[in-house]
This record gives sequence, structure tokens and C-alpha cells, in this order.
Amino acid sequence: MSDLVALLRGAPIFAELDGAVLARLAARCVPRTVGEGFTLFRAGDRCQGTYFVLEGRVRIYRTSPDGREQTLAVQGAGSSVAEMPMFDGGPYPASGVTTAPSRLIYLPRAEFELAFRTDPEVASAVVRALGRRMRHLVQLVETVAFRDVAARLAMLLADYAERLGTPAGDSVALQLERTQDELATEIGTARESVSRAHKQLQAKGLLRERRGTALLLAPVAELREFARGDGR
Amino acid sequence: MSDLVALLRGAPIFAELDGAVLARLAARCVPRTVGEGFTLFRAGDRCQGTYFVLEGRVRIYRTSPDGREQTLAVQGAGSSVAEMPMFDGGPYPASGVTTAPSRLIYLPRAEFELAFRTDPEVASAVVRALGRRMRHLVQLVETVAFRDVAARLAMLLADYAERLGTPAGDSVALQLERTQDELATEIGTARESVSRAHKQLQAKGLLRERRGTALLLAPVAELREFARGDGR
DNA sequence: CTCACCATGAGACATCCGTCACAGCGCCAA
DNA sequence: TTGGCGCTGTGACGGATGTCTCATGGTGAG
Repeated sequence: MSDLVALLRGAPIFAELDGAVLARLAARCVPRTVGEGFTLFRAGDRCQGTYFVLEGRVRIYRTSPDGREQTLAVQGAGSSVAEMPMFDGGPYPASGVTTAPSRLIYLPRAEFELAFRTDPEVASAVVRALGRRMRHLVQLVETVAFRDVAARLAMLLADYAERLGTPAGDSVALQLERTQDELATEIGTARESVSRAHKQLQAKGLLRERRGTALLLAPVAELREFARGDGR
Repeated sequence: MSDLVALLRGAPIFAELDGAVLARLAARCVPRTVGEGFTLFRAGDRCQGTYFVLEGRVRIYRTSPDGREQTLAVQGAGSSVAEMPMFDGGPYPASGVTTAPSRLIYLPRAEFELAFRTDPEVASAVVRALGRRMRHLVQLVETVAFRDVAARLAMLLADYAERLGTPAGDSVALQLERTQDELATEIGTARESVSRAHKQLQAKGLLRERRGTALLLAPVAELREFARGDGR
């Protein structure tokens, strides 16, 4: 049980929470270990609770009537998932699925709300998380509405490079464990277009080398500048 | 001064706030009356405070490098605007401009945060508002990513009809005070495309009559079904 | 080894839609 | 009345991109 408290404390939102409150939460929440490809919730489901990702990866996405998918976010360890709809009682606006074997903590809605109401730290952490997510969505809207595929890909790679890349000379090395298909859903396009965009970025010297999932990229600033200038 | 308290109470977020708290807020906030086309804040600005719309209309939008605009939201009386970025200290992700003569209340960041922290009602109202906004953004992403222009327009009109329309026989009458240009920025397309989409909707019997800004629409359910089925 | 499977690259093609150009119309002021 | 201006409708055109199809290459199981 104190085991669970330690787990909870691992999530940024709960990091500095009072021990007693944490214990109470721990009593109510459910640890889950699931494999890759496990659907946590679907768009339209009534919102029952929130997940915290301790390990693994969760992809949040929308599906179109004809089966295409648009990824809205990919959350890794330390993030909460689906905390939003708890507060207006509505259904989930998107679906969530693990894209890697994952350890999660499930916190039922009532408990989360209680924590939110009683602890201002929790409340403000939640709002900060929502803010970040919102910012990301606004970015995504702009990207999908304005930029061509090459620019969107450059921006996506820049984001990854910033989070996961390591400098290598005047380039950035990135171990990107994504298929072109996955990248395609993240930028709202088709797999083939990602392939073509790859070629474009290589021609511009922004993508310098590819060997399997290992990429050698131009500095993040260059990628972003290209993305801002919208293709060309 | 008690005048201002009454104004604040007019905003849903503050409706059921304790009188004393409200008075304290009122002492710190600034009523503003501005004309049409007044820019309240720009994307990238440091976030200073939040606005409440008492009267008029505020459009939230992003601008692309080549000048195109994508409207993210249009807020009318009773809504708050720009409450989001207050909480993670970052810059505004979008710009805000009045699209009608408006009466606003400006609440500096510090005051708002205090109210958020001391009053759980405020906190939960803020989170509900963020949730709604988030939901709307997710919807917008899907729409821009998946649907063609006709479907997007149908969805937009359905939204307006739901909020502002009045039944008229087996149709819905809607007084829509928007130019095609404005509609175009709301669904992320060009004015000409809106004109063509109008014609498509008329051909399908979804848009039954247009006289100036007065529209006669098919029932909302039909519009939504068309939009869901993605054009055609 | 070989076959099946999957990720990727590439070409052909149709379609959507952004852009440019221009015409018609209503409205308002001079 | 006339001219200007803003909003709308329409046609032409080209570029971006989704889809279909197939080839290539790597990997793992039998």
C-alpha cells in the first residue's frame, strides 16, 4: 500500500501532496498493467476516471467516419490522461490506447474530484496540465489548418528532437521509435505523404541521415524555421 | 462600485460567489468599453489578465505567416476569454479581437489566481470552462483534419442554429450576422470556398433559403448527419 | 533456405481547394 | 444620379495530397 503511495508521488501532479491525502487517494486508486494496444477508453464513453502513466505510452486520437485517425497527443511516463472531461461530466472527446506495454494508475472520478476540491495544489496542478494541453491543441489546429505536410513533419520532428534527441556535432541524433504510419496519424496525413515529406526534408538538408528508426537531424532551430516558413 | 459587483455577478463564473469575495474582486477589476475591431491581446503576448464579456463579441484566432487566419472560438456575452494561460505563466497562444462593440471586464492575473485558490466554486467553474473549450478545440481539429469544406460549413451552421436558431415549420430560421469571410476563417478555408459550399448545401436542401444574413436551414439533426457523413 | 509479412519508396491519377480575375449587386454619400 | 465600396457568385487554373498499385528490402518463423 505504501508502495502505491510511492507510485502516486511519482506523478508530477501529486509530487508534493500531503502524505495523508496521498494515502487516502492510494486507498481508492487501482494500479493496472496492460500490454501494447490496449484501449483505455473510447470517444463518446462516459467519463469514469483518470489515468496516470507511470511507464509506457498512451496515444489519444480521434477517428473519422472513414477510418482515418488523427492523433491529438502522445503521453509518456509522468503524464495524466483523460483528466479533462471529469469536470464537465461529458463524454470523452477522443479515444486512448497504449502504444507500448504500460503501467498505469486508474483514479475514479469521485476521488479525483475530491482531491481537486480539497487540495489547492492539486487544483492548480490540474489547471496547469490543462493549460499545457490546450496550448498543444491550439498549436495542432494551426498546424493542420495552415501548414503543408513537409512543414508539419518538420515541426513534429523538432518536438521529438527537443525532448529525446542528443547533440551530435552540428546535428541532432534521434532514436525515433515510430513507423511512418504512426507519424502520419500524428500530423493528420497519409503514410505515403510522410514518405514524400521525408524526401523533401532530406533534399533540404534538414534530415541528414536515416538508418532504421535512427535519425540525424538538423538543429531544432533550423527545423522550426523551415516549419514556420511553411514548406518551400 | 456595487454597480461593478452587479456586473461581475452577471458572469456565470461569478454568479454564486460570496458577496465579500465579489466586492474584493470588484475593487481590482477594470470595466472597459471598446468598439468593434479592438485587439485585446496578441498571440505571444505575456499573459496579464482575463476578460469577461458582458456584451458584444470576441473572436480568438491564430494568424499564419502568410496572413491567413483560423478562428479558434467566438465568445459572446457571459463568457470569459483568455483565462487559460494564466495558470502556466506562458504567453497567449492566440490573439483576441472584438467583432462588435463590447463591454468587458478586465481582471488582473493576480486577482484571478487568488479567487481561484480561495474559492473552490471559482476553481471548478474555471475548470469547467476550460473543459468546454478543450472539447471545442478537439472538435475543431477533427473537423479541419477530416472533413471537406461543405461538411465543415454544415457543422458550423448546425452549431449556430442550435444556439441562436428558432424553429420555423420543419426548418430552422437563423439570423446569422457573419460575412462569408468570417465564416471562412471559422472553418479554416477561403471565402470563395464558403460561397461554393453554400451552393452545395442548397442543392442538398440543407440550406433552404438565404436573404441577406437570414437563413432558413434544415433541422440540426440533418445538418449534423450530413457533416458526419463527410460531404458527398 | 524460403516464404510470409511488414515497412518503405515510388508512380499514376483524381480531387479538393486556394488563388486570381472579374462581374453583379446593394448601399451610402456626395 | 453617380461613383465607390464591400459582399457575393463564378470560372479558370494549378498545386497539394489522398488513394491505388506495385516494387524493394529486411526480418522472423517454419
